[in-house]
Amino acid sequence: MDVVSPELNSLLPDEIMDTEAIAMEEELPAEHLAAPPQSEPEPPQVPMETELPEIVSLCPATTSMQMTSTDAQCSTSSGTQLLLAPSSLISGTTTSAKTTSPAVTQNLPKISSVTVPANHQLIINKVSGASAADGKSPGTAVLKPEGQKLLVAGLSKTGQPIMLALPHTWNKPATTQGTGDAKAQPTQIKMLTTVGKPVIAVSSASQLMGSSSTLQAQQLKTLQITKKPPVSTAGPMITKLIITKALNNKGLSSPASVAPVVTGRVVTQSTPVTPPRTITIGETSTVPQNASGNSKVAISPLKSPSKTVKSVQTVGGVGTSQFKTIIPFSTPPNVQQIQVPGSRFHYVRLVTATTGSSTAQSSGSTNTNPSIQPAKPVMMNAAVRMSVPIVSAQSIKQVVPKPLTSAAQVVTTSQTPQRLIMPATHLPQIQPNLTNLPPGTVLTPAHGSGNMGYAVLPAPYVTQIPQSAFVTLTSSSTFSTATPIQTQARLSLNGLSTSEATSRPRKPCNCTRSQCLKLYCDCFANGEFCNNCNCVNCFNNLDHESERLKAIKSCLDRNPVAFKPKIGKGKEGESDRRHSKGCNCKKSGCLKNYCECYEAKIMCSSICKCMGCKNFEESPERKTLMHLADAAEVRVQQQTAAKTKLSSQISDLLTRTTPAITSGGGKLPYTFVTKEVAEATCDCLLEQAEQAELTDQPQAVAERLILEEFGRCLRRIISFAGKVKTDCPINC
DNA sequence: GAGTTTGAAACT
DNA sequence: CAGTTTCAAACTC
Repeated sequence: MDVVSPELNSLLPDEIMDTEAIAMEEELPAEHLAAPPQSEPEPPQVPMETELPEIVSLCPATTSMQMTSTDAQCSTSSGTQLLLAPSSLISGTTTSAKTTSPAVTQNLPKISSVTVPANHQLIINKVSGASAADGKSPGTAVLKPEGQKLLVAGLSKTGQPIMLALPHTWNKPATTQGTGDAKAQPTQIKMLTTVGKPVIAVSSASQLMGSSSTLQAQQLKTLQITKKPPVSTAGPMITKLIITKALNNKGLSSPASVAPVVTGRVVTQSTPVTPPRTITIGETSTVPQNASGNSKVAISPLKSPSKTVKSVQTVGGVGTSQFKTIIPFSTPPNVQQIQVPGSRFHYVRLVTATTGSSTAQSSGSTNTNPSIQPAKPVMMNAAVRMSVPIVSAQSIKQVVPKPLTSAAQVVTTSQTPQRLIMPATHLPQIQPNLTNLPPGTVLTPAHGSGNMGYAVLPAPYVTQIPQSAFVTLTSSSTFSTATPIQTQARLSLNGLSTSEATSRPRKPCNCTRSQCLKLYCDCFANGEFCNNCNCVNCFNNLDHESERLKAIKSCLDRNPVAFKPKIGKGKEGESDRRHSKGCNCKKSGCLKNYCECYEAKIMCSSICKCMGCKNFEESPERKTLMHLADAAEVRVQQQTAAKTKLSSQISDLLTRTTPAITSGGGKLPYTFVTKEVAEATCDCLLEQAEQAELTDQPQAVAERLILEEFGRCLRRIISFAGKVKTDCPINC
């Protein structure tokens, strides 16, 4: 029986706790709850898993990131494939491996793949090593102390639980492993388990931080939860879940600065009926040591029956997840766009496909296959994990630069979209705040910008670049909420919807003193370059990329969420949008556009510090304004529709009547004034009249407006007539 | 279009 | 954190 110590319980995210609670209720005797707490960094001793028949070790540490694709894949008979990336950097303590089974030995055979047949038996194929020495039966593997980072729970054919255990040294503050300077070994594990059909998504990210990095090693702990599912014909159904959780020693409150770490949301299901699910495990771990990069992990949302899956969430260091979309471009070949769900930010990174010297150094890990040089790897952010959610595999295949597909970076399953681990490179200066970069950010090598390394470009500039694939980064906040549909929608729109990109011209700014590098500047605040603005001494452009980057960093230093939308969802369960900070109005009554709440067409909330606020639900002033605004909007729409109708009818008329109506070599303008045109014209005139009336215009003014509108209509008709004469000299 | 008002951002 | 200054947009005339 497994035990989860109270201390570990306290460290688990709520999702896990929920599951755990279930397990406790059903499985765990009270005495197990009294497991002796362990102090950090040593993880608590998890009681021996006496029922553990199989312990599987995946991805020996020595495999390193350059493991071959064979090494990196685990597959199921149903087509599910697991990409198991090696972890050469992870060190730490995992009690499960150490204490739960004698199978954990110091000499683990090299395992090349894990096969999970439909009956969920987990078979470990050993490709090397002295399997006989471990005394384990075929399909059983022992753990290798270093580098193992994956814990998987499942059931063997006999119904016995299968475990993939972490090495006991896993995630100990990285100071002892071969890499030497590894400081953080973020690992992410997703586990989705149903009785009899374990579904597991695991990803891990090991990172080699540069010497300047201060990221703290992530503490990982392992939990084993045993849950007995309802009795089935398959025999005792016991699913053991090993939950690994990272204890972020530092910076939990700072999502952007925290290396991604583990979490897992364990899902249990009472009925063993789910169809085969896909499992994707990916990792990139090779970051040149000199590059101070972090590894990246690709995680894709599990594709599973929606009704049965509570959720599988990967949580960043702060307990939140966030999707980002990285869009690699075919030309230039290494452009990636990142999008954060829920925001209009579009992070785009130009990545140099460094397969050369910079990546040759593999962080001190035992890189045994120098011939394989994945496009490397870009370290986005410790808190960023990438995946390719919903884009079809085909599309990805078409666009992903070849280097990306090498060296165990792409995981494909028969039922789920491909997961892609994108190359990453470090972002030395702004990396900690990558997730908060301004919208439309393009990171591109910054010439002469010293160690800044990248320029930040607005997305609109990048949209011109042919792009082909999408990769979603999981960062730190809304993993579970970034639904595939949402993601797909974004992706289909290239991170920036076409209509949005083309029909949302930003109002030109008029900055004079801020150089457009302050948040005063709307362009800058929205992560866009100034374009056709009226600003003076503007630095918000490519010519001043280094300054711009510094300014961004400065803003982020002051406010880590400076570039995040101010208007977001309210508390959980609240559907209304609300200002993240609240306004501070004093004189406007929050009924002027000075008020950010009013401007965003939302009501002030309790977090606002405004005085004399009239921007609340029952406010008569607000209702009046809203009514007028709505009326105005309707008028505008009607007017626009009328004009469109007029134009289209004129065009249609020309098309239909041009050959027939001629007069001395050309049509007379009045011949275009058909019934339809007359009606459309009247619509325009009526709209004008209504508008004048609603704005309390004097009659004279109203008449003038109507006449002017009439004049415009006539001019339009005449214009079309003239055009027909010019364009159709033969027919007319 | 110039001048004023306003409140967020920036600064102290 | 509070008070002040700076800034650019919103607004008024």
